[in-house]
Amino acid sequence: MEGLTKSEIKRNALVQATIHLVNNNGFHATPMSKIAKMAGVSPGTIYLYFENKQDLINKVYLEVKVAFTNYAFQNYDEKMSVKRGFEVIWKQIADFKLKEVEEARFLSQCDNTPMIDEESRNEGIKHLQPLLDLWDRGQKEGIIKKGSHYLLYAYTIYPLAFLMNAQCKNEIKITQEQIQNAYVMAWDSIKK
Amino acid sequence: MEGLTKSEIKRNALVQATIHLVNNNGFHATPMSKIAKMAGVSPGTIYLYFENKQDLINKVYLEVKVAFTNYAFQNYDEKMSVKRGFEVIWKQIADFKLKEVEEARFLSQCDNTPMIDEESRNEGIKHLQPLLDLWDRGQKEGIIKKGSHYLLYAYTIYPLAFLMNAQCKNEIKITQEQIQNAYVMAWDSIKK
Amino acid sequence: MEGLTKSEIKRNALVQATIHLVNNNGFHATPMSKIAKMAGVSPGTIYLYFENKQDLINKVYLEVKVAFTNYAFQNYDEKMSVKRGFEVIWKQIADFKLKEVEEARFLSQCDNTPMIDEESRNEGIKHLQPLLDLWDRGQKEGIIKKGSHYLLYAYTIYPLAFLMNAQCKNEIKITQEQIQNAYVMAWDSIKK
Amino acid sequence: MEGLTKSEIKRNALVQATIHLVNNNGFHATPMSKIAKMAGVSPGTIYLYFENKQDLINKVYLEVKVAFTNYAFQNYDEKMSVKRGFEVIWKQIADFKLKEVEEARFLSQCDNTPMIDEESRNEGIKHLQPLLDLWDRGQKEGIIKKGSHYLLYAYTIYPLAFLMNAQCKNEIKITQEQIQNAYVMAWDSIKK
DNA sequence: GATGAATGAGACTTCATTCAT
DNA sequence: TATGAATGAAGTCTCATTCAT
Repeated sequence: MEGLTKSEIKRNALVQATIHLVNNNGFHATPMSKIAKMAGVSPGTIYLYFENKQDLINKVYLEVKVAFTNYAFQNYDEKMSVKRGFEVIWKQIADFKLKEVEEARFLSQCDNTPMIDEESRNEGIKHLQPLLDLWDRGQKEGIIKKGSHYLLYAYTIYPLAFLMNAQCKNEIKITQEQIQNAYVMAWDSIKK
Repeated sequence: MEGLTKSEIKRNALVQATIHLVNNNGFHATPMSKIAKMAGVSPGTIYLYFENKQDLINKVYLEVKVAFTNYAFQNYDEKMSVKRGFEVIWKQIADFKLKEVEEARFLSQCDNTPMIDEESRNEGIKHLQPLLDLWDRGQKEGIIKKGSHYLLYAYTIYPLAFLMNAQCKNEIKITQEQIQNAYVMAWDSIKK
Repeated sequence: MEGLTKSEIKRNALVQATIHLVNNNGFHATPMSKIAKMAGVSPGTIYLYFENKQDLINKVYLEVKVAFTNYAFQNYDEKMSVKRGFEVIWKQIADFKLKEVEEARFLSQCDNTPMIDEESRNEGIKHLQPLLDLWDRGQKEGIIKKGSHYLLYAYTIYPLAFLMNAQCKNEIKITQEQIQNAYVMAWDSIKK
Repeated sequence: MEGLTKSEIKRNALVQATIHLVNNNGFHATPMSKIAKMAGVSPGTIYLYFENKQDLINKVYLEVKVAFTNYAFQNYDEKMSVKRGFEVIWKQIADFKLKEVEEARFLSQCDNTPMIDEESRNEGIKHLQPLLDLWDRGQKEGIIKKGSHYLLYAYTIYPLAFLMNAQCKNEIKITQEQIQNAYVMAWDSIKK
């Protein structure tokens, strides 16, 4: 984190403030003035870094998405077996969602509401490609059930969003044991 | 549906307008004036039926939730076997989500954003009780995996929201065959 | 003026306030809030009567333009001789500019700056047609010099704007005698 | 033009940028930042040469006014006859307005809106003195009609602004023949 | 009950000006 | 001299809510 210019520090503060406030209040209930205040800058300063509110949200979304997929695929290798590869990716995604809660909740909200531009959303989807490729391979090998990527995603990755949200609301506490249970459920749902 | 008083007709129109507009624009991007216009009443009239915007949303949420659970449990009987009971409930939920798209999307948006009061949300959760009871029974009988209700919900019901949203965005078309596939995946994920 | 509804009274107040403030400060230095205050309404009320600031200016422009041309041509008859007709119109225009100073200054400012939409400006120009027709007749009869309508306008009507502005700044006081002098100059400049 | 210091070059660039932008957008719709960008300097730099925006406009106005009058009176000699002197000055003014369109439009806008300080405007008026003196002489000699300088100006010089503006908007194309026609009209309007 | 004109707080955004470098 | 990031007051406009009719 060292070596950041003042500009980078300010921009980071704006990004973090946006994530935090949108998580707690939603997009439209988060005024630019509050974002500025939380970031410790003047309202006008936001417009030095972002064109407008929509641009701010889009850019934050894409940056968080990149961080997310970088984390998700960090120790994954295409030469791994399908089962092993899936486990690695799934657990890293779970890890991200439980450790980087703010970022993960932000992505979840973006993906479940009409607050992101069509264009930015499409850009964000591309990043999952390695997982989709893995599933294709698994289906070819007869290890994974037939079905669209959407179906596989809905039953393996998407449930994590629900668990994460529940934990945020202090409705549950997710332990390592539960993670393991969830992983088994994810795998059971798609394995042949 | 006959025999509704004028008041009931107006209130219904307001509820439907709210659902439709919030679905397409989100809570904060839906002005009361637009709701009134779509319902064919004056803005002031809304306040005869609801205290304010938040109250309107909360009430609509609860009413849709009730309609949803009524539909979900309509042909369910506690004397059914766990597997059969689960299938009946799951398929009725899937049916609701694909047939009553507007209502289902509305619930999904409410459950994934901070637009509903804590209190109303808690109220809405209670309605699922028969399904939770069924799961308890299944776990006691050793048919269903151990794990919290949240976990079971995340892997059986929650994925439907994702599929429904994808269909709304015209990303996929959900056929009866895919419903059956999804059901199998849901059951596989929680069965022991 | 009797029989105006409350709405009409309010709208009139807004129009008058706009004219007065734009005259003294210019378009961009006249905030909507000041217009509202001078009209005795809340800022939001303006938007019940006009779409936005540009629409407000355009509409005021067109309305004043209509009042102006109505005044200009009120006692004019196409059967009058060219000389007589010109005198009638010219003097009525001069009369308007000296009596309805606020309106006249407003038109002058609109016609000399880029504050009015192309479209509204074109709409406003049409209203002078009877004068242009008169000039055409005069040229056919060999009474008026050859030359475009622009040239004739520049030397007969446009000078009045200068005199009016000078009077507004208290640089001169325009007497009936001076009006007569000005009329002679106008006629001399275009007569053959 | 050679031998300008860097400072003078920058200041000139600022003046030219101001003229161009104010012509096309008006005073209040021309941000200092745009002026700086067009002049190739930093916004802060403007404040090394001018006190503030109002001062910038005032100074530009006065400088353009001086250039204008220098041009207007360049070949004029007080010993010329009234008719000849008027022709020389008028045609030089017309020449300036058609050749130095940017400068001329800028003066026109300044003279027709409340964007220039009272004081600067008064300063600018003084420069026409030789023309006013010529008119006084013409009236004494009985060649020119009685009437205030304002009246004479309104009917000889002011019309040129209208023709120039119309040409800028591509409504007319001013030929040498039309200039001659306009000159005749100007002279006819004031000659006895 | 019903209306809808009116309100005014507050949202997003711009821009003249400053000041540390 | 020169920069340009930063400021924050002020502008346009929206919209939840009220109240006289």
